[in-house]
This record gives sequence, C-alpha cells and structure tokens, in this order.
Amino acid sequence: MGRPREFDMELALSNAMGAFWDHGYEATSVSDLMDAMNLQKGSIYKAFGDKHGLYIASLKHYLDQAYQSDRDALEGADDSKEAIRNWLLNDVVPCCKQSFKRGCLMINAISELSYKDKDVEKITKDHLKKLTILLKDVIQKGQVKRNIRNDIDASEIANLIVVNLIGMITLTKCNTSQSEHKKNISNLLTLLD
Amino acid sequence: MGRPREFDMELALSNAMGAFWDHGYEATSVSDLMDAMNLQKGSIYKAFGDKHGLYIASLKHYLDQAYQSDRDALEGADDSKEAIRNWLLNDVVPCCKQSFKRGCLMINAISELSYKDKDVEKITKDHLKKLTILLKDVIQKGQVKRNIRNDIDASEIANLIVVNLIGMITLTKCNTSQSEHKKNISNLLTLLD
DNA sequence: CAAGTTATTGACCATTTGGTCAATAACTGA
DNA sequence: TCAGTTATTGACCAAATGGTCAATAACTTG
Repeated sequence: MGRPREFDMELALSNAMGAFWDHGYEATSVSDLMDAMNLQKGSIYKAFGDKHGLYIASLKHYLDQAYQSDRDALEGADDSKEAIRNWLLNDVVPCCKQSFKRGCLMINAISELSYKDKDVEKITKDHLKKLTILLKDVIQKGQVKRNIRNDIDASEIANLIVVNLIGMITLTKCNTSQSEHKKNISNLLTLLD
Repeated sequence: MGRPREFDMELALSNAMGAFWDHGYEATSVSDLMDAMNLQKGSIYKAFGDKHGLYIASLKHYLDQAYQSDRDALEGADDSKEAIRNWLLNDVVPCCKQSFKRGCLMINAISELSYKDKDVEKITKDHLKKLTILLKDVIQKGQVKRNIRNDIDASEIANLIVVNLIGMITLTKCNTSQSEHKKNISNLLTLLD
C-alpha cells in the first residue's frame, strides 16, 4: 500500500554508517549524509525521523554486523587463545591500515556520545555485555583445557581483553604502528599463560 | 607596551579547557566558549587566533598539568607496583564519579580529532611517548626488585598499561561502574606478578 | 602631551546548520 | 477509475555557526 520506497534501505544505512564512521556525529552534516546516501533530505527525514534517528539506526546496523563477525570468530573455537589472538588481530590491524584512521564506530560512539545520549549509552553497553559473554565462554574453555591461567575469573579476563581492545583501537587513531599493536596483543596473551 | 590584557590567561585557558572537555571540539560553539571564558568574541580571537588555536592551547594546558601530576605519582616511587596501582586508580576513579562523564580530554582529542588533525596527532603522540617513558622507568625498577615479572620488556609492559588506561577511561564514558574498573586494575597488576 | 601600540567591545557578515512542508508521483484495493 | 496511502522532491525557514572589523580604550615611550 502507498508508494513504495525507491531506495535500498540497507545500502542507504550502510552509506550513512560510513559517513558517521568517518567524521563522527557532530561533524557529519545532513548535507554530507544526503551526498553519502544519494538521497534527498525529505526522504531521509521521512525514513529515519531526524539526524539522531539515522545515527542510531546506523550504529545498530554496525553492531549487528560486528556481533555476527565476533561470534563467527570466537564461538566454537578449538584453540581458545589462538581464536582470541586472531580475533584481536582482525579487529586492530585493519584499523592501522586504513589511510583515514576512522577507528571503530562503536568506540567513537562511546567517546563522542554515550555520556550525554541515553540511547547510545544503552546500545553500546548492551553490545559490550554481549561481547564480553562471548569472550568469557571461549576463555572458560581455554581454562578447562589449561590453555589459559585460571587464577582469575574468565569473565574478568574477558573484561581485561575488551579494555585492551578499546585502548588499542583508540590509539590506532593517532597513527600508532601496526607492529606495536601486534606486540601488544602477543604480550597480553603471554600474560594469560 | 600597548594596552595590557585585562583577563587572566591561565584562568581563561582553564575555562576553555573545561568547555572542550565537557562537549568535545565540534560540539563546543564559539558562543559556548565566550560564556565559559567570560570573554568577548574579539578578545578570544585576538588572543588565540581561532577556535582551533584555542583548542590546541587548551589541550596543551591540560597536558602540562597532566604530565606534572603523572610525574609526581610515578617518579621516584618506592614500591613500583603500588605506585602504578595508585596512579591508575587516581586517573580512573574520578572519571567514574563525575556526574557528567567527560572522560579525559586527551583521549577525547585522540578519538575526535587526532586522525584528521596533524597538530592534535603530534601533541597527543608526544604526550603518550613521555608518559610511556615515565612508566617504563618505574617498571624497570620494579623488575630489578623482582616486584614485577621481567620476561617482558619494561617498555612493553608500559605500553600495555597505557592501552589499559585508555580503554578504561573510554569505558567510563558509558557509565561503567567504579568497582568494575577497580577489579580490572587489580587483575592487570596480578598479571604482572 | 602626542604618537605608537595593543586590547576590548559588539555590531555585522556570509554560510551552514537541522528541519519542515506543499506539491506531486507511485503504488493498492474497491 | 477513483479514493486512500505513502514516497520523493526541492524550495523554504529560523537559528546558529565561525569569523571580521571599525571604533574606542588603556597603556608606554619620547
């Protein structure tokens, strides 16, 4: 019923996500979004309400993809420590390689918005919780196999790893070297022996 | 010679710093700055050139203070590990307590600007380097006293700690609990035994 | 006091901001 | 074919943006 939407929702969202990822929330103007999404202003406002609504939709879109990829990397892993190592490397190394160091949209969202935007706070906290559980499960398996030290709770090791990941990806934005982060990851895992 | 400046430079800078700290670079308008600094637009532009110049000056102001406080906490410490613990706690806990979770101005600068602003990139990288050296020296002392494991280079442990600090303070912004971070710090230090 | 220099003030500016809306177009079901 | 519904377009808007500048004020030096 009614005139059908002409644009591809997923593509539009993906383009909006790219713009916010590159420049942050405040520094991305509605006209930047029109360019990125290849859409007229009215269409954007009709579909997403306002700039904030579009941001939230973009962030959710990002996190859906991220979670799937995290689960693929961590769930059902054979060698826990190697799974974590590869997962960390796959998250951090690409950030170093981008010519434009945009980092991670979720971490950018935390830094720029979560302290003053309840929606962003909730979304990012929820995602972090889910991610931590994913990690906790792999770590627990590693502990059972005596592959990871078990004098510290699995969920606390998971927290430590998340904190490290956030720190590394943040550092990525001031052009820190890939090799530095690789060293860091390997050291972190050594600490877990 | 010429008409003397009427306002206190340090106070003005401190007020500008507070505004940028609270809202970030983009989200702080020049009129916000006028309010915070209690200065007319013209005076600000005469003294600092433009908004960017003022931001850079504020960031430097912040880092000067930060470095002094870091040095006080770490240099000449007796018990390396306890010095690091207290230094971490003193950095992270206050961030949890603020009702307005503004985090750390330098980390905010890295996240919002360093990837597209060469000045900010240089300033933040330089500061991180200095901080890492400070840490490396304390760690080295701890290693000599067999207080800290020495199978990993002191400077790499220093990197790890910096990464952790950045991660924790970033997380602070989405309202993570103080106790979580305290646990995290204590776990991190356990890993260094 | 006069000349030179610098600081303060606030009016002013073009541009951009996020957002609205009436007109029109494209579809569905009766 | 007509009524109802929803999407697209782009002109339009008030408000805010970062920034400039001429007038004036406050100081120093000769």
